[in-house]
Amino acid sequence: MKINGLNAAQQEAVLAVEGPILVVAGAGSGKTRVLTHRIAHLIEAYDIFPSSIMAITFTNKAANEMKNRIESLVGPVTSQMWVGTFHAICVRILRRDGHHIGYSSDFVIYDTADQKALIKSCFKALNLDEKQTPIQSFQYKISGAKNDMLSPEQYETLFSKDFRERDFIKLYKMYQDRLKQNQALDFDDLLIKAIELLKNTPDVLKYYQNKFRFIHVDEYQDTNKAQYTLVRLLCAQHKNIFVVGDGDQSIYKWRGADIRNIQEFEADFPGAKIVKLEQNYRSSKNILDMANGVIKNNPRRRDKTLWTDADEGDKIRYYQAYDEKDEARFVVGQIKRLCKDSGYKRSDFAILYRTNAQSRVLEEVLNIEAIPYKVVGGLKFYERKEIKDVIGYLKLMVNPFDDVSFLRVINEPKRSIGDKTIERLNGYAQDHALCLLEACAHVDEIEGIGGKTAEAIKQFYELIKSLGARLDTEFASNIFDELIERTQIIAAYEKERNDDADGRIDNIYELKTVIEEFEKREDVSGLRDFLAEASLKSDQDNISDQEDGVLLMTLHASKGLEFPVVFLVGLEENLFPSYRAQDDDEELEEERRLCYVGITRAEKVLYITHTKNRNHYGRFEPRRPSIFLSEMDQRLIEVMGERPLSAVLKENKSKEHSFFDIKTHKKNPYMPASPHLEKNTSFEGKTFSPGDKVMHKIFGTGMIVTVEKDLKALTIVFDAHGIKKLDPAIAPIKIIG
DNA sequence: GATGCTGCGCAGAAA
DNA sequence: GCGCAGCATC
Repeated sequence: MKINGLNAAQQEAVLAVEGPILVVAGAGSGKTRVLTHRIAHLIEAYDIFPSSIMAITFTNKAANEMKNRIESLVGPVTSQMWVGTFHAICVRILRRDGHHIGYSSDFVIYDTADQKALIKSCFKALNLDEKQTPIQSFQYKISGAKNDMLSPEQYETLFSKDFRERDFIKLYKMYQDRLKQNQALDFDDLLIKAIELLKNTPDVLKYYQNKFRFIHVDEYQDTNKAQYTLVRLLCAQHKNIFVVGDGDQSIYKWRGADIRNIQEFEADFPGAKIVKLEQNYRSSKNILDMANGVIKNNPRRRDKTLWTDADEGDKIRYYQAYDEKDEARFVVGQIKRLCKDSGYKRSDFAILYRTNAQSRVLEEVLNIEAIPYKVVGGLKFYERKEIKDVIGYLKLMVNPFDDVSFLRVINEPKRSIGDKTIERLNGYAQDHALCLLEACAHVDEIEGIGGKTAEAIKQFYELIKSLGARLDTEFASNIFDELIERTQIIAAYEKERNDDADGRIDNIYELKTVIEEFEKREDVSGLRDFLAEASLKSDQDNISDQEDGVLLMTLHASKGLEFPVVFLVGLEENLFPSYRAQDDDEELEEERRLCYVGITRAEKVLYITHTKNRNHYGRFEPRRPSIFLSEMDQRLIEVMGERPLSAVLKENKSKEHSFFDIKTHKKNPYMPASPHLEKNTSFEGKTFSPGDKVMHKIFGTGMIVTVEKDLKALTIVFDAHGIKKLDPAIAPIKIIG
């Protein structure tokens, strides 16, 4: 293997073999190259067994890429290596050894939808009101607690004094009990239970600690407490831990990522070696300068400046659109022009946005112009109803304890089994400590279920049992065929006779193809593995190199990818940065890192756009340019369309009290440094802030859009009377929320 | 028990 | 502008 294709810093990282190593790798600095060469070097120069190497990546796609690149360096050695995401690696550990903590190897994985269904059933049992506490808020809380590694019991000890937490504590407990009963694990559990297993069974811990002499972690800046704990446990014996990350690209704080993991690496792992990769091989100089200019506005960061040998390249192209339609037309127009004039392929383009909802208009225009595209994320294949239904059947066959899947499919397609029947089944199951499927075997003993309904239940039970019994001996695709035949699930859609149903039928056939493909692979076995893989698919995993289409995705989904031409759209206040960053410096810094990630995805051409107006909740609203635009170096920008960015920014400033200026980032000497803070203004104990809903005696309901200095006037948009400017001292208004 | 309609709440990012 | 929950109706 050749080391000499690498620069000095890269070589230093690759050649450091033993002990803890942190590679601070800026965007596009060749970290995958370093990781793959390092692993190849271990195998080739030190005769390390591939089976003692683990590499944890952020997506399955990255894992596969890494395997391929290692094999192209040293041949087919990766089948014995453990390369995968945190979740996939935990599944592997739990399948093998989960029985030590009470999980059979047939456990199923609950995705967010399954999780929601389970929480819902707990809500019912606990008599909680969905309207008072939305299920989703508890869903986030459970995930948050698990990311911080708090069990229901630990959570209770910490918060039992707070009466507002009482419902949640009860719910969290019940949720966790039911997961166990169902032999199911949610995403966060995969980590938590793997850690629990290692901590509670010394022999198992020793086995893995012994086995893995070299452990690698990619995107280390985005690890959370649980992931960090797992890594520490695994590498405790050999202490050969090699992590790669970039604090400036930490964008997952909201799902528990703890940036301190990378900041305190040296303290956590004494004797750590640090290597910085600062040469960028991806982007033109202008793009890199633009990125550096934005990220340097973050006060707390390891100082690091990416540089490049590359040419300046094109200027950053800037366009202010009238509204989101205009923005989309501009983007698509540029794509068409570049394809025609500059020889770009459609797959050279990526359109990046802050929120998934922004994809709709872009898709509409791409459709009109007949340009093929692919949206990454959004409604995923495995989240579609018909797919979840079929998968639900398969899950139930593998694991009869899975009540969530049972409830999902018992009346799908319609078997005339409604709420009443389910309630009775459930009552019987609870009384006799059975799972719902087993309760079906006793349907004759259950009062109130008889005739046609009882018959349907018996048939359902027989179906699951008989197919389930053949899982280990027959091809999954055969079982799949029989399932479709006996449930008549496709036949039911055929009866509907509409496009929607036709699409669903296609999807079910597509699922069959996927299963058949899966069966051909050698590195996996059986339906269990298939189901786990299906649950753990990430958005990025679905990006195919084959298709020639424009890619649309969120900035988050774009992490780790690169494209010749990038469009960064919707650079507007309260969209990007998100409105949630308004009063929160840390959030704003994370948004800025997200902006940095977006800019550094571009290799040759970068476009930035924003709109003057945008439809939001179906309402046409004025927009203000993003603070990030004002942080960009104007000399790097080329204006497309008529108005220069400097004029747009200046204009925005001068209209301080206008309708177009709901909130300004102006520095106020009486407030902390954040330009994002704006204090409410108060009047005789009343406070008024933009965004407040008000009730006026004559004009009815409306919303405050601006509050003038010293509360001289309020601009309010009334639902029925339009815009009014009123004096809060005399106007008959009150805040209604 | 199935089906179709209406209105509310909403959209911050995800394995 | 969309999807889901709840309700009315068959």
